[in-house]
Order: sequence, then structure tokens, then C-alpha cells
Amino acid sequence: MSTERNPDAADGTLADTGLSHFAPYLMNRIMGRYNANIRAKMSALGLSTAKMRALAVLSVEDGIAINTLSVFAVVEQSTLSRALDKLQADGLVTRAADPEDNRSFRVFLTDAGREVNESLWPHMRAEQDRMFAGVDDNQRAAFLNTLHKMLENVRVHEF
Amino acid sequence: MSTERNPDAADGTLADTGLSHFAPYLMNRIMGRYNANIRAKMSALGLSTAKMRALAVLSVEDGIAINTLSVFAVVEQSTLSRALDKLQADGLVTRAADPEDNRSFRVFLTDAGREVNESLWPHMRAEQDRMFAGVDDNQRAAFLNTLHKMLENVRVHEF
DNA sequence: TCAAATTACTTGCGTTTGCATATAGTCTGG
DNA sequence: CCAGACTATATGCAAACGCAAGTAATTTGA
Repeated sequence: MSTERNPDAADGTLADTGLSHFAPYLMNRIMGRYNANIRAKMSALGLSTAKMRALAVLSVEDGIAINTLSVFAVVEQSTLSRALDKLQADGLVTRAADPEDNRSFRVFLTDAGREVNESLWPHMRAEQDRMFAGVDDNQRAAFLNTLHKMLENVRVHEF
Repeated sequence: MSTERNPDAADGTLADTGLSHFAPYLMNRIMGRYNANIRAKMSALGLSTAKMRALAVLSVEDGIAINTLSVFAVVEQSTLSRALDKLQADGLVTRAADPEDNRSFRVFLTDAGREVNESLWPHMRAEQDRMFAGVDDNQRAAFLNTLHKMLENVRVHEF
């Protein structure tokens, strides 16, 4: 795992140059690939990123309010609002008025929605496995720990 | 750093539920925040994500071909093509025909472009520091190592 | 040597996204 | 009890994006 600068980085790696020590760059690049790799499966199911993320979060936490969902799914509220319109039109989620607050809607996965999400899940898991190929359990656990810490750090600011 | 399930996760954390062990979800969420946090600075400089990433990569590897840049910047070639149009119109980059291949263009940062990138850089660095607050040097180095490994894993597939 | 395949980049087009704003319900202080 | 501040969601609009197709240059191979 060299940290020396590679003077011939124009060969296509960028591996030892400046940005390779900048974590957000690496993470964006990795996630860009990950997202691109599952996009094909997603669009085969008629899902945009926002729709897919909404389903994924709902599969874990069903019946949450739209603004909460927007935080967990990391999707702008306006974007999510429209994504939910489409998911609802496709019968994958329902919006139910919150009896305690008439401004608020709680979102629920339908059976069809759960099914769509579950049909995508294996691909996402496979992509994750590919990402972690050759990373041993300890290293992977440490990585997840750091991610949790980081999420806490960035979350504090706005929520 | 508990790994127990929290039965009352509807309080707003999602911290101990299913998705919290799924690295791509965490990474997307972290990067979503990071990107949102610097977007304000970016648009103050008239930069979209694609434009900003192009500048950042060029600041490290100047004069690379457009398709290479599109890989490093994780931006679709069509999106990048248009981003470069705008950067060029603003005088931040130049496109120069590759003398060895008339199909290919090499992209160069102008002084103005370098300046714009450098004025954004402190904000990106500050965001990174905030992300890593409380993460010690060893943990951070291990994290970067894992990121490099992961990038290699996902890169192999298509490049 | 030249037609077919490939590569580099651009453009057309429909969808998605984010920002600002609108609408409607709830809370708070006086 | 009501005016003003605040919150939850939706919508208008312009910018950005991704896919597919187009153009032009280079390579391949028979």
C-alpha cells in the first residue's frame, strides 16, 4: 500500500496522486460506480434513485413521516414528494394522513412495494460483496465503525 | 459503538436497524450530506457537481483526455461534455485537440480555473475534517486503505 | 486498400433533481 | 381566542442528468 507519489499517474490510476488521500473523493467515486452498477436493475424495475431509496428505507422503518423518510433516504423533500407520487401511482406505497397531525402523512409499503424492493436487494448485496472482496472481517468491521462515526458527525450539524 | 438492535428506532436514528450494517447505504448518506454541505459554496462559484469534480481532477492531473476525465470525475461523458462547454465559456478550462488523435481532446485548467478550484478547496477540506472528527489517525489510515481496496474492486469491472 | 468495427466526443430528448415558493395545519404569547 | 411564527407537504420552474443516437476519426483484417 504505497503512499509515494507516482510520477506516471497519467496511465490511468490516479492511485498515488493528490486526490487519493481525500476520502470524500474516493467515496464519491466508489458510490458513483455502485450506483451506476445497480441503475440498470433499478430502471428495469422502473425505479429512480429516489424511489429505490424510499423503498429501501421503508422496508426497514415502515410508516414514517415524509420528512423523516427524506432524511433517511437522503433525498430532498420536493424530490421525495414526487417520487412518492409515482410510487403511489404504481401501487408500491400508500400515504396515510397522520391522525395526530393533519399536515403530516405517514408512508407505508404495500406488498407489491415490498416485493419490488426485495427483488432489488440481492443485486445491492452482490454489489456490496464485490466492493468488499479481499477485505477481511476485522477490517470491514472497523470500516463500518468509522462510517457510523462519520454519519454521526455529519448528522449532528443539521439534525 | 453498540451493535444491538434498537427497538425504538422510529425516534429518528435508524442507527441500529437493518440498513446501518449496509455500507453503501451509510456511504451514500454520508456523501449526500457532504455534497449538500458544499453545494452552497459551489453554486456561489457557479459550479455544478460535474463542473466542480472536473476542476478538482484537473487540478491534480491536467491535460487528460475527456473520457479519462469522465472516469476520474465519475461523471457521464455526455454530462461532462456539457459541463466542459460551460467551464470553457467561463474561461476556466480549455480544450486542445490531441495531435496524436484527432478525435480526442485534452482538457487544461486555466489560471482562472485553478483559482476557482483553490477557493473551493478549503471548504471541502473543512467538511472532510468535520466528517473525521474524533477518528484517530490509525483508524483513519485504515479507513483510507479500505477505500483504496474498494475502489480497485469496483474499478476492475469496467476499466 | 478499403469496408466494417471501434473509439472519442457531441447532441437530442425525456426524466430527475434542487431551490424557491405556495398552501394548509399547528403552536405560542398575549 | 386570535395574530404571527412555525412546520409538513406540494408545486412551478429551470438546471442537470442519463440514455441513446449521431458525427467524425482511427483501427482492423481480409
